[in-house]
Amino acid sequence: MEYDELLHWLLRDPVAVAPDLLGAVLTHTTAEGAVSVRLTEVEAYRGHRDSEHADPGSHSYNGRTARNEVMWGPPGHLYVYFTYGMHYCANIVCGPAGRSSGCLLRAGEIVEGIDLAMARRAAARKESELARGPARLAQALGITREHNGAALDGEFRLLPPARRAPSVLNGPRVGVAGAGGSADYPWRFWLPGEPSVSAYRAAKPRTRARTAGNAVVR
DNA sequence: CCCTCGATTCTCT
DNA sequence: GAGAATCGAGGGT
Repeated sequence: MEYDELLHWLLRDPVAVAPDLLGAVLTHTTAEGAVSVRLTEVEAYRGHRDSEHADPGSHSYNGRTARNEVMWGPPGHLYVYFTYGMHYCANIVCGPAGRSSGCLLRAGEIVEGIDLAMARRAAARKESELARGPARLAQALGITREHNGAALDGEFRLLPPARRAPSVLNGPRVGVAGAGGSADYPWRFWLPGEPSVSAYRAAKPRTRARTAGNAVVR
């Protein structure tokens, strides 16, 4: 698929793009080799507060910031963010520029470069754990902050599925606090019967109090 | 399988 | 200053 054809395919609402991404293959090629993942679970994040359909779960809900800058650009690029002090997660920006929408890549099956993916994912004990969860998927593909904004026409390539998945399940997004994590936003999409699909986890509020037990307070 | 909890630093208010 | 679109270890069922 040509890049401009891919862009046209991505130039839609993330809630429409997300289920269509299931079965797509994302490849990252580096000097170490190529790793490809067949996507089995994604989440849609839609626009910002001023758009027609606000999404309180989106990183861009409160407007443009340094972190979410890439989301405001054209589709066909990776939006990579750093979270919990140690993990990276990747989105595919979709929709027209200025809309700030994207699809979080939550899980997939490694279909190429398993040895390299295993080497990057030392903690994984089974192949099904290589890309089960967004930070694991990013690690298996070797995605870090330097790839924020990368276009899908170079070291990264996205091959949409030949045909739309015949069966797609959906439900609330994982780990999203507040209204965005409610059943009103059932924008997590996954393929049934896939061992790589991550276990659902509701957002769990963490407060300073819960972690202050061994914090050095001065 | 399940659950709870600590790690670690960036981001935005 | 507080919380984060998470993971992995450890212990129980």
